[in-house]
Amino acid sequence: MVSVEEQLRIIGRGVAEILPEKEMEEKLKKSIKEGRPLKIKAGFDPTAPDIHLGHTVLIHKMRQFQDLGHEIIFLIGDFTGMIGDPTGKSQTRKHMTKDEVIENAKSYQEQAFKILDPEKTKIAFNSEWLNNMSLEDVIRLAAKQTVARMLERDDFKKRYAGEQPIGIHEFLYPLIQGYDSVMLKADVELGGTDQKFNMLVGRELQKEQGYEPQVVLMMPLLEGTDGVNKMSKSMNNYIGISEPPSDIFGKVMSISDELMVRYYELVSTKSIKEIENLKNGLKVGSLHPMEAKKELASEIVERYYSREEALQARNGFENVFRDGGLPDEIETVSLDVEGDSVWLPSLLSSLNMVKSNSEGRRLIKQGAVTIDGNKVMDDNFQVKAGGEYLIKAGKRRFAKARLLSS
RNA sequence: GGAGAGGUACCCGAGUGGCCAAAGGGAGCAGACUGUAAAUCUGCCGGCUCAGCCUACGGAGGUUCGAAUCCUCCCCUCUCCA
Repeated sequence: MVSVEEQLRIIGRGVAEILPEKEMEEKLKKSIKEGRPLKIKAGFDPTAPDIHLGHTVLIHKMRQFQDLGHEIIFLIGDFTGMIGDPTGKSQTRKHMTKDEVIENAKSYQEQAFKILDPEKTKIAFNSEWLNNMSLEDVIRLAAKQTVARMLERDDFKKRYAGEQPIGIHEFLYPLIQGYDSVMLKADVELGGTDQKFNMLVGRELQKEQGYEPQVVLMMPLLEGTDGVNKMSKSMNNYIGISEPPSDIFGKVMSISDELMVRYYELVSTKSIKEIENLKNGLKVGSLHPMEAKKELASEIVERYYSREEALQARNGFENVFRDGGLPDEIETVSLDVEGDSVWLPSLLSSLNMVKSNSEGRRLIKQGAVTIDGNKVMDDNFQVKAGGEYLIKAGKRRFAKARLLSS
């Protein structure tokens, strides 16, 4: 068994906070002494069928616990998902049906198992115990917390101060999440820093039930590709792990250098030592940041696809952006043309390269559009039918169009 | 139930009868510079074959030559009182 010190080092990688840190150490000691693995709980709301890199931060941490021989519990908040947690400022999410939740949960697991060992992962659904709660049970649970205490939670406090609505059911979420910990007898709960309050409620509820309270381990929220906001679909700064390899690769390449180091820490399987070396190399200049980034991008693509596709993505990237070439696979679209030519902005929309003719017009005026390598600046340009053209709009939009006159 | 404050474009947020397709910021897009990094600079940033027209300031009506701005009703949020 790995020593407590070593375990702490591995567990501590990239974490934002462990509360209380001492208890973590004690639990590890006890676990070694008694030869009993710790129960590590991490909950997932199956509302997001498209998992992005941000979601995987936790999963990587779970993997590290798993490798140390602990028991990880992948808790699927199917019950919670059906009700819809309106955390933050997002409007009330629409309620999902049981089938949708199960469907989402399945795809979630599938993705998670690209990181976790399925054999050693316990999956739990919170509907198992939450479905059977009576209103009386719920009220009793609710009685364990006060409104004032709830308002201590940062986002509630902010919304309250900012005159934003807070639904009463939102107060129930921390309680429910805490109740999950009670039911699972969790030793450790993993979550993002935004889960701090909820996870601490878990501690309180466990204590109340006479259980040893869980240690709360918080992972930082991964910043999105913009480097500022947390990765989320709504901010459109995410890297979805089921996106095409070339997209994943490209998006990783577009992150800032500082962010790259963070990504290495949080979503790479490289060891702490390897990352140290890498940082050092960057510092003394023996390693070009771009190289390091390509390496990271490759690792990520390889994890969700294959080594081969990672290589392909890398080659494709280098070809297009370093050598100014064209992507290998540009789909050729055949279009019927009325008359003997098409208006270029309209062609761009037909090819889905722009959202509207107006946008096409703008791009042209800005000198972003080329046809067969020739820049077109005239927004009234007509493209003749009967030929095949390579059209480029901006740096990353390519299309081949075959225009058939009808 | 009563009193008050609000609802403006993807987000934040100005605008209180015409000069408003609506300031400013952020995001986004394009161009320059690069390593598709960051930073910076410039332009664009509702739609429409575009010096013009159409649609838009919570919703529906109304006043007016003219409304995001004024009036009526409705919907939604917040605060205080009960």
